[in-house]
Amino acid sequence: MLDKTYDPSEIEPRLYEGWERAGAFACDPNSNAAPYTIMIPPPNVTGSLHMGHALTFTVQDTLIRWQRMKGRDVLWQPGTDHAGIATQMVVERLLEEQGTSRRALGREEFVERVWQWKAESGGTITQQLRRLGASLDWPRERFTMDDGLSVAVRKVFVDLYREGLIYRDRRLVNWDPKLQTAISDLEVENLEVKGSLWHIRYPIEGEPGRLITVATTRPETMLGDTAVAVHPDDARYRDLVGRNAILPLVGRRLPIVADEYSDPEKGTGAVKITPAHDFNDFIVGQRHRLPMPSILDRQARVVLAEIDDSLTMVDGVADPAFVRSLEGQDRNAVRRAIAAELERLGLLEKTEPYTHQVPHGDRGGVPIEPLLTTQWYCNAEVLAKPAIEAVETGRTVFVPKQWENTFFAWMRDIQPWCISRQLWWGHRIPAWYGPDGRVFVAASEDEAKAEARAHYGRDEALTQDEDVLDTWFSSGLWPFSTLGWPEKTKELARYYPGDVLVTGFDIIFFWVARMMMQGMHFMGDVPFRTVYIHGLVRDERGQKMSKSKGNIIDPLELIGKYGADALRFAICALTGPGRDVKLSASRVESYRRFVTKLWNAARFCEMNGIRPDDTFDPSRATLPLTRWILDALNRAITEADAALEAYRFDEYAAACYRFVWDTFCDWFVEFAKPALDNAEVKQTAAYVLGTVLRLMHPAMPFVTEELWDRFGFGAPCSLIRAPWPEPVAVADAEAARAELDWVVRLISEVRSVRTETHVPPGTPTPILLRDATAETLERGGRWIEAIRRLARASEFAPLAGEVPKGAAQLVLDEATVVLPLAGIVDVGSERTRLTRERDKASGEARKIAQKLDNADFVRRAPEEVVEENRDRLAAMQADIARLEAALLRIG
RNA sequence: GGGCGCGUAGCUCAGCGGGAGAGCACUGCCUUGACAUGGCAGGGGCCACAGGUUCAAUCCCUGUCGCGCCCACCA
Repeated sequence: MLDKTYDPSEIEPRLYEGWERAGAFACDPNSNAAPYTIMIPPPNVTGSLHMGHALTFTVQDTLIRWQRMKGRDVLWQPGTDHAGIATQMVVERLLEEQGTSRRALGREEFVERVWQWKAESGGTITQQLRRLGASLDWPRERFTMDDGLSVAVRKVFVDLYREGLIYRDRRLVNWDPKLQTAISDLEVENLEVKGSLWHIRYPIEGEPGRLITVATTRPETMLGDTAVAVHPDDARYRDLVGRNAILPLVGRRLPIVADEYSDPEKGTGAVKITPAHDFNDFIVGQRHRLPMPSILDRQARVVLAEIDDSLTMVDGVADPAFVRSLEGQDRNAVRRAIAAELERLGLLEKTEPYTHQVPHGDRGGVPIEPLLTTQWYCNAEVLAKPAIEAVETGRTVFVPKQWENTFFAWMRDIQPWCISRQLWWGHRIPAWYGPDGRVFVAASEDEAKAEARAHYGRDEALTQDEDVLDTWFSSGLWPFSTLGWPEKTKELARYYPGDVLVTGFDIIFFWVARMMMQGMHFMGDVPFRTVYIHGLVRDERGQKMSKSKGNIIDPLELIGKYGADALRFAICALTGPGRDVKLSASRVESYRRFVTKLWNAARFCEMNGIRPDDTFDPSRATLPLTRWILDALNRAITEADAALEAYRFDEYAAACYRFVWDTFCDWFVEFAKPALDNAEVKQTAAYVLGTVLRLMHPAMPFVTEELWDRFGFGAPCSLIRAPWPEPVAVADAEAARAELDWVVRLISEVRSVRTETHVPPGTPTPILLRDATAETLERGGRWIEAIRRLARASEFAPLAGEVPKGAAQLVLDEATVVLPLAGIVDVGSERTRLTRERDKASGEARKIAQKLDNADFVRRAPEEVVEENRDRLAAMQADIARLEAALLRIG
């Protein structure tokens, strides 16, 4: 006997273990079935399950379970990402607590510690994914720094280097002074900052008293100024072009150059040029062959080494001693000191409050500093071309399609990808340097040595590049590196390309684009045929979830409270195309009620001896009731399958919900109650239950499997691989639908009238039909038990004689249903009700009549639309006439 | 500055050329043997605004307003 309530906390872990132990999640490379592959977006090894994960993995697991039931040989490839910066930060924080540090340990020891940490704590998220019910093929779990994957990374690096697509370059990078590494453009986040705009006066050389004022938000970088730029057409400054300004504090001579970069509308129209500390200034500097002194070090502290020799004393303007006092100070302190000094010298014209966007590192959270460094770059422009083409030609499609534009926009204007990072945790760059600085790029140190020997003619000591690769460089290989590439494995041949990639739009650039580029380049084919992009999870007010806002909902908490099924179903139900998912605990709670409803429907079946029966053939059902429910089930199956096919998880959920709750529980079970002695009804109920369990399994794997097992629809833990439901042939479905539709309408209408005329709920009343056809009366006779129970009828019969005084009346098709309730029914309410019904119908009829009176409508609208309106008008008018008659009778 | 998305019931959203829908919330009634995590019934909407196309517009087009996001810029 099923318990009265369903308790997921005990059942879910047990079932998951059962599946996993049975190998139910495993793909079968030797299978004859068509493969279906989804590559998990590998979560950071530091991660713990958040709502975004819950969304993306619920969607993936739903697809995977659906396809598995459809008989495909599914591979859902699990794994985690080494997440260079994130992981290094976590372990560094840990070391700090232990009173030591990365630098104190040294590189080798530190990396060893990270591996240790990974062994101990890196499995958190994979355990949490199990609680969500994710049916990943765990024995195939990979980590982006596994040996095999590292081989792939090195091969890719070496190949691209040899093709000239990876190279070293000295240029400005986004430097994170907190993490002390370069980061890519994508890892930069613009934040609004309330700062100041300083207007600084630069004296003109050889013209005492004349000044040119520049406006800047970063006075501290002026130490590195090497020019002042004005627009060539700017009349205010035309005579100054070609002359020099004197850089305050430093005393350096700055050429005043004409450059279109300068915008006369902005600031003062004259802009200071600091090529080593600003991306635009860097370009201007290149154009005018300006020196590019760096005045900030890797921690954004002032260093004077590159400007020392240009420090000059200029009375009242420049003071090398002051500048030297800034050495080693942080950029923020220097900003204040410089502003104060300029103020003192009378060179600060004004300071305005100024709100502007400042680029910050998205990990470290501090403003990034453009720094001139040598880094490794990947020529993404070349790699992007085949990837763009693959999407243009539809070899990979995005769902929803509009995301293709986002993809194109970025890919068509892609910048060189800085792939080196100044970290210790990650794939170390396979490049070694000889004593003369010559670089040898090779898959291993031995190979590099061999190359060096060939080059130098003898053994030379080589030193490996200190940097590691951007994490996304290795995750970009995920779709094939996990399958054994560069080995030609059976899995690689079978499961590449994948069928669908599921992810959020926020990583289209980071990851999807890189997989497309690297997949096209190294596999010669797209990594996946479909990219399904889901929205972001937000709180119920539509706010992004964040720690600082304190609006984070923890999926594990929800699973603990409501069960994984409820959470998963809520996610499906809320996941519309191109929409963010606004989730609240109350939504999950309401779907927990749905789980309970299903559970109790099953409990009803169990209590009434409804059991699986393999001998039952639904296509041979004979009763209107069984044909009706089987037909409705057919439609639910068709809708659900089409919805999943179209990635409409919301529609899939809705189709399940409506069928189970509205059709099966609210009507079928009620109709079946008086007919439980009928074998066909019971067999049908069992069949429908079993089918519903299969239909809902992808979204609600646990409760469905539990019921499947308990009822013995199959062996324990077998629903996961049970066949996906298909519609069955139902004879005379149309007639069954018409009949049950009539019964439902009769019962609903009678209930409605009873409530509105204040008939006490417990009081049975006769249901008498006026003007009913013989067919209608027979039909009612067939359903007399249901009508008795559900419409509280004491009898169902044709009306003999006139409608009695004080009766309630309602119009149902050709018949007028009379409830003779003299003394019980509230006549006043009944008159009001009938009048309202009549007026509603008249209003509707008037609108239709107007339409039909319009000659243009009749002439130009499609015939069937005109016909439909004529029919509706006729039906409406008949109803009105019957309602009028009923009103007359009531007096 | 460029682009994308969204404004439909109190809330969250579906619908998308011919009769305004769902869930939750709300109101009233009902502890009937599956389920009160339930049942039955009910109220609630110039489908953001203004034009246009059309026989017909919540739906298509244009514009306006509002909200959100992405990219670029960021003196």
